[in-house]
Amino acid sequence: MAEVKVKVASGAKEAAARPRARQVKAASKDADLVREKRGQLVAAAVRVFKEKGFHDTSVRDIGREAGMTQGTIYNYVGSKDDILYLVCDQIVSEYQEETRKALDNSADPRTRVRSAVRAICEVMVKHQDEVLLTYQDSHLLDARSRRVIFARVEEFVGMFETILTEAARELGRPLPDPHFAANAITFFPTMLVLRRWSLKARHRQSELIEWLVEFLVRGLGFE
Amino acid sequence: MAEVKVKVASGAKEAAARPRARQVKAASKDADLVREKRGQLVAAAVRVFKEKGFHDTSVRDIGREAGMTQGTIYNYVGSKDDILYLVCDQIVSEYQEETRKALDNSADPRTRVRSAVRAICEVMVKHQDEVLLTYQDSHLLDARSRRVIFARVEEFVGMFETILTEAARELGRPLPDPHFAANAITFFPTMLVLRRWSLKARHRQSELIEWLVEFLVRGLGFE
Amino acid sequence: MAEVKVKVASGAKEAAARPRARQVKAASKDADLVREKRGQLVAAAVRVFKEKGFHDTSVRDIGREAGMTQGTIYNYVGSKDDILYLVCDQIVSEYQEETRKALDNSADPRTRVRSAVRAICEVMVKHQDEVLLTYQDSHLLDARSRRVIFARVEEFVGMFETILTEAARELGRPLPDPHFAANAITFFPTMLVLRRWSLKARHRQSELIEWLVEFLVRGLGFE
Amino acid sequence: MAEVKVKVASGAKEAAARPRARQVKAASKDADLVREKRGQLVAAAVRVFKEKGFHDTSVRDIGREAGMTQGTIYNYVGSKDDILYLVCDQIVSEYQEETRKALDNSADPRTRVRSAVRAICEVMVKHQDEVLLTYQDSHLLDARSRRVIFARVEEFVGMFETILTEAARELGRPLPDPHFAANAITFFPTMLVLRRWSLKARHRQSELIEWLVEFLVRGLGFE
DNA sequence: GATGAATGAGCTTTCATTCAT
DNA sequence: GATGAATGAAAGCTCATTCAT
Repeated sequence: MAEVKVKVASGAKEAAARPRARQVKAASKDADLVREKRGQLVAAAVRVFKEKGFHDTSVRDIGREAGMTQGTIYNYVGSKDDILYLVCDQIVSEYQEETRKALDNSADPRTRVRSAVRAICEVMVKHQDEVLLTYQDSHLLDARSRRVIFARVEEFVGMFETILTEAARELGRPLPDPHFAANAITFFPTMLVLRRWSLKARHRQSELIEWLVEFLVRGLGFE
Repeated sequence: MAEVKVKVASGAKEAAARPRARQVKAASKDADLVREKRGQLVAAAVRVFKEKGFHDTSVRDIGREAGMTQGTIYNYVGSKDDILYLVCDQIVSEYQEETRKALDNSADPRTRVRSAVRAICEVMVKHQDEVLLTYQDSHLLDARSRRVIFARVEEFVGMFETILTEAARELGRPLPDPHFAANAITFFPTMLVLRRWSLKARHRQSELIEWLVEFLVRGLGFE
Repeated sequence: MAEVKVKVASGAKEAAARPRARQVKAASKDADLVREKRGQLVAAAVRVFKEKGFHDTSVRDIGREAGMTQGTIYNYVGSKDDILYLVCDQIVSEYQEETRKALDNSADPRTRVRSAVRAICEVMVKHQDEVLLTYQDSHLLDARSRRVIFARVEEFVGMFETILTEAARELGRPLPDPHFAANAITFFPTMLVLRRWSLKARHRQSELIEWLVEFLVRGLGFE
Repeated sequence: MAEVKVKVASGAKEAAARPRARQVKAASKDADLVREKRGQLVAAAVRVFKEKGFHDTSVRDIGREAGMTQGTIYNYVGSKDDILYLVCDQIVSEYQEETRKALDNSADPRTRVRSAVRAICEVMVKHQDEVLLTYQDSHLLDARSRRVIFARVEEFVGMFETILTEAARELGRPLPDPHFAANAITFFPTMLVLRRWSLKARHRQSELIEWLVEFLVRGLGFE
């Protein structure tokens, strides 16, 4: 079987520097076609995984949703696990890309931080099902894939570490531990997803986000 | 086959008031025996689930770890899914029970809150594998079971809501949204588990907890 | 899955000395049952392999012939390859055992050799389908299994080497290469099987065997 | 789809007389092209079959080795089984052709027979992998193809029957069964291949062949 | 009540073959 | 004539569950 390894498209320039981006096998050599079909595949997989989870979804299910037979799927992907990897990769990429775009580098450091946190929250809410999916299924990735995905998130955290450090400097309120702080502000908003069964019943989304933003700003000591 | 429904043992008195506590089928009529065997079963299941996850663990695996054969297991439990339910139930119960015990109702409200948050963090760290397990596998529960487990957590959150409201009153700094605040302080510490791949590399556990405590206290505006 | 390795029963005492007799996985712990079921399995497999060959026989086919479902088969065997190994092992064992029993250690060395060759031929003819099967499918064994089977045949050849050497000594006609000679007399009779499409049309079995015996005796220079 | 049946090229004139030479379907109408492409195909297939066997070789594998895509292959051949037939056909043809050429029709009947046997052995050794391939995979042919191949071998045996009969007459030592004898001398040398795992370890090739030649000559009673 | 053999549905994956381009 | 994407049947294997002993 002729095989070709196609690097997974990734939205960031730093991708090149990332450890070893996992390769996914494709039987087809037409890179454009591979990209296209994988796109359909991943989109379909996200839909069914959201509903049934990775393990309770069969390759046939994915195929049905994507309008491909299983045989076809295996032209573009080496295994079911590859699909999960592509799904996680895409979700993380999209989430991060969108967050990046929503950042507001206006002058005031307080405003900058607030807007950054708000951006995270809003993208989180918008993609809540996908985020939930990664929290529920990413541990099913093989060790290598998981490391790649985590490395990607780590980069994302690093970006916020820079933002916070800069703001802290400008405000004259040095952060004792910027890495921890960056983890805090990128992680905390997942509460909107992982606790939505508790929060949804009692709060409106917009309020939640404002509350969260203020909570984090205070937590950082930037108020 | 004579069957009997045995209420799942739960550490709290309020259990009776919980919506509809899920029943788990047992073929055996001896309630004590059922309790004992389920205890062994759950303990064994936790161990193997932590290592391999629910889906990659077979009923045989659980049986081997518990010293029971498959047939025996089905005397005390109706299905593999039941075991997952019992496991989640026990983990949540133990976690909550232990946290409750660690609360310090000393006079000073600030100290009280700090100690409460620290208690959560410490139990979280102590049971990190079990907590991770619930975050990874609880979505595999059927809707009913999930609701029961969530209701249990909601109770727990409610307890902290009370603590926070009381402290806020004493401090004269009213919380705009105690339910949200209670979710915040009970959820945030999960970062120690769900981001441990990022945090472990760079921070010592004790520092992390102190940082977290102060972050939350500031976030609450109790500082 | 609880597993037990059961040594494949082998007819010869020397088995213990054989390199590393291949182990075959069994999920069942009851050694007697394993033996019994494997017996049925192998018998059924021989029948279908003879007809369709290893590759064109599915595990389901074997199961149907053996009166077991595939699930059951995998209680007694680790893989389809294991079945092939067991089949080859049994065929070789039976063939050799039967040949051994047919040996006539009478006084006259010429008669002894003749009877040995005749024994080989007769058992060969009796088990021609099975012998054919090993010649057609044994190359599908994994390297390890093949080595074990070959080692078994080598032993068999060795036995004849001894017989021939002894006879040669008694006759005062030393064999230049007893190992080669032993290979010759154990291999040549396979012609009855591997060329049966040519021989059957024109010759009667009994004549063939006599011809073969005399051919070999002359070839050895024992005439 | 226009189809044309192309007779398989065969090296011997007698081919026309052979029962019913199997036809192999070709989508292409250009007989020369078909011959050429099939040549490439067969050569490639022999190489991969030798290594992995028929069943473990996919049509893609053959195509890759032959520098053709799957689609192209099916322009020149009707099925994967056809390829096996062509492969067996070619191997047998080449083997026989080469042996024929090596025959030495010198005057002395003993020398003639010796040289004939030696020729068989030498070609056998030279083509051992191909010969092994036919012994391992020819049973995968459909009945018709197998019959055709066997008929071809029967012709070959017939040729040696003539040689032996003639020699026997000249020597004044009539052979009781020339057909059997011809089978014996054409089959016995396969020992060099089918027992090579036993012989290679202990003997040098040239010695083996000499031993074999003498063994057969004695067996025939021509010594 | 305990056992573990039996079941069979269901899984992922491969691959010979077809056919639109 | 060449391509290779698509197909879908069929394979080996696993495992939750049942039930006779």
